[in-house]
Amino acid sequence: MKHELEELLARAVARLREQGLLPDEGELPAPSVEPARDPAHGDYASNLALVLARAARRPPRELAEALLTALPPSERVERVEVAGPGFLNFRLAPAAWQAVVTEVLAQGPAYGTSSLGGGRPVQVEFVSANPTGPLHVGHGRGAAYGAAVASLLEAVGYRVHREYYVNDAGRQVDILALSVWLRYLEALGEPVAFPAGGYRGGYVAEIADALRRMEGEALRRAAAEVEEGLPPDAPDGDKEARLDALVARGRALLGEAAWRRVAELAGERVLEGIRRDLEAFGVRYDAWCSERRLVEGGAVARAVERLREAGHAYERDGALWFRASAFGDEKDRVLVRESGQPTYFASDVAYHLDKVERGFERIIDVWGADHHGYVPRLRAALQALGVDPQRLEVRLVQFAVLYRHGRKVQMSTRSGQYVTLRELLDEVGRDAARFFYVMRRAEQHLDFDLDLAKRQSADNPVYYVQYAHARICSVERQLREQGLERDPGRGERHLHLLREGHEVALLRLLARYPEVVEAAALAREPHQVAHYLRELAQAFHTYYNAHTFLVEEAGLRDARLNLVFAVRQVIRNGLGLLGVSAPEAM
RNA sequence: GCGCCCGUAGCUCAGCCGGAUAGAGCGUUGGCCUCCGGAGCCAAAGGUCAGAGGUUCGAAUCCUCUCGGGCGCGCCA
Repeated sequence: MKHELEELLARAVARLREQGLLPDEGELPAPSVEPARDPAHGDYASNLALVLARAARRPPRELAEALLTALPPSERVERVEVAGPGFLNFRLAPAAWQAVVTEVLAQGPAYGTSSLGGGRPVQVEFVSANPTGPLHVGHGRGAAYGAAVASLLEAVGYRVHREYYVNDAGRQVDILALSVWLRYLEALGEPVAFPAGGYRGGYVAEIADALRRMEGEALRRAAAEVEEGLPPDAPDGDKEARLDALVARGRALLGEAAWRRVAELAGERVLEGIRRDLEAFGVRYDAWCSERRLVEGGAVARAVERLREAGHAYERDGALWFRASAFGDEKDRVLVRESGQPTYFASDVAYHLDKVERGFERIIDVWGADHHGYVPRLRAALQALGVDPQRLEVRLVQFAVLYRHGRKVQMSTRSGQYVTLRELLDEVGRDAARFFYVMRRAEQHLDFDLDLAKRQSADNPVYYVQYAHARICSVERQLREQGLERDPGRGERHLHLLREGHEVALLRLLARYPEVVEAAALAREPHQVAHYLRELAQAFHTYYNAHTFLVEEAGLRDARLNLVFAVRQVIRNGLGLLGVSAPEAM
């Protein structure tokens, strides 16, 4: 609807240009039409005349009149008028609104989708948490947001590839392996003081049990032997140095092969848990990309080499640096450490280069907001490699703070004191979690009220929307119980009877849905869909309370049923985009 | 110290590529069930859009500064 009006305006502009009322050369702003906020302003309004006033060097109102005259007639538009400082207000013919019901029912699940993206490939990488422990509620937000953005892009016609980057190379994995091995030794009666920087979660001990079942006592070493001559742990010493020394000692005592077995077991177990949690959360991926594969396959070395060949890398203090400061970053960054080990940054450059080479025109990364300082260096690297840095789009997601009984739930990753995504799912359920996570703009801090998420009442927006859906299903059941026959064709022929204020409000909302999906997809803002659904549900509940659908008169009854079934379809489609179910009964 | 994000009703937030009287939910107060599910509906009260300048015909929206909150400034990931 919106686009049709914009098309009419574009033709009016073209005509005015022919008449010399508008400058013939140069780009003019594209006409834009918005749903009118105030019903007194009609159904849609355009500020085109105000926007063009300067270029045309004419008063906005005069220009608006000219546009009005030049506007081609349309049977869907009942009236257009100039108002206020120069707005064009459109009032649509009632039939234009009523037709949306038939459109929704005909398109079904496809209503709201479009081909805007033209099948262009887009990659969305999200969550990508280190496989060193279970996902927590912070990752949950990234998961819900990333999945919703991916669905939205798919809905508007992009070919979307969902990917999880697994940081399985690097020091963190060794620390996990170490933590598991120490728990294993402990269980065998060789207690080594657990390092301050080790992973303490219960899952570590579980993996240690598995290790014992697989390896028996083969990896047992005397505690004294493990600790002998190591630097002190925090608070007296440096906990990082202690960790590195423990890892080195473990490697030496077990041998590289055995150490790798421990590390792989631990990494796989944790990743398996992450996969299961995401699955339960309704989040699916097309690919899981392993950092270790990039390193071992030489992709990282190649990326580093390309930077060096392009003259953007140099050696200093025994390390290899990338000249990031030449590409807008605040300082240069290390690619290869003094030790010869590539940094995380180096593999990330390789990974993003790989994304580009795989042909993704647009690369969307969803990161925790604490990584924001990392964006400029990655962009810098892409630019240095001759890739347009605009192709990389980083979406930052702020943390979620849980509230229980009105109090903040304290969390700290370090001590392992955090609420896992799994626990959240067990407590509030998948639907409430998914919806709550995307209710707010991603870059806004989220206060997650656990009590509200569990509440089964109108205060809870998830239930409120789902209830509207279930209620419509209930109407359908009621229809059968009353022995009434529904005839959709008869409903379609009687859509002109839908003239009540509540009905018109619903029609307008239904017509707006595709615009909401499009706007939400382009802005990467699933919260727009959540807000829209609440609005739609409210309009439905209001209608439900004000009018009976199952009336005697068959024509009106079927028209109303067509309307509410269209509402049901849109609720289902919208909830689907957010990963929330649409129950038939509650 | 530098950089990024944020500050809108008692609370949680929309609105932010400038546009017509600043919206919603919760909470508060008062109403609505012989009627398709009351997990619902209706109504009222509630605002110096953090503050100060600037740009503009027009600023919650753009720019500058100040104040307040969060995050980041590793050869960690």
